[in-house]
Amino acid sequence: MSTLKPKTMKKDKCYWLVKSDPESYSWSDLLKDKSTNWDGVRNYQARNNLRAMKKGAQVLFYHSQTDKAVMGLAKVSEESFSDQTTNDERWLAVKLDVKNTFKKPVTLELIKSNKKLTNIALIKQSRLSVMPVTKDDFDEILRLAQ
DNA sequence: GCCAACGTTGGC
DNA sequence: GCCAACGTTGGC
Repeated sequence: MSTLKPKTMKKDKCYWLVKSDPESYSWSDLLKDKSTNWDGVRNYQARNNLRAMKKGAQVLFYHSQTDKAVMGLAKVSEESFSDQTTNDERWLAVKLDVKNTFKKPVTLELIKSNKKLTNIALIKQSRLSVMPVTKDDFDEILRLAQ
């Protein structure tokens, strides 16, 4: 009996979105730092998503609160490791490298009004801070950013 | 600043 | 294991 699980999971684990309140860590901070540990996540679902992020995966960087817009693109440069900001073994972090700033930030308003993006987790699960994005949704957001 | 939508905690 | 109370996030 062979397993039905495909050997490569390319399509699944390649695209993500992370949220940040720009008051605590902003896109311009990442531009300045070039690279940062994405840590401090204290939610199991978000943690599980961090664990699934593979090196090289593309990550949309979203500003919550004041801006409410996807600001740019980052990339996973180190797969999950234990979160250094706590002694609690449960929590994980990944390393993100800055990739490029969007020509136009893609606002939540625009995403909400886009018929192709009605199922995006950003809208469906508004409180989740690390979430997977489908290839189609990812491509659409990049298109809107042009 | 308010509040809806969650997620967590703790008493039972 | 249920659920009320509480805390947090994030959109408005």
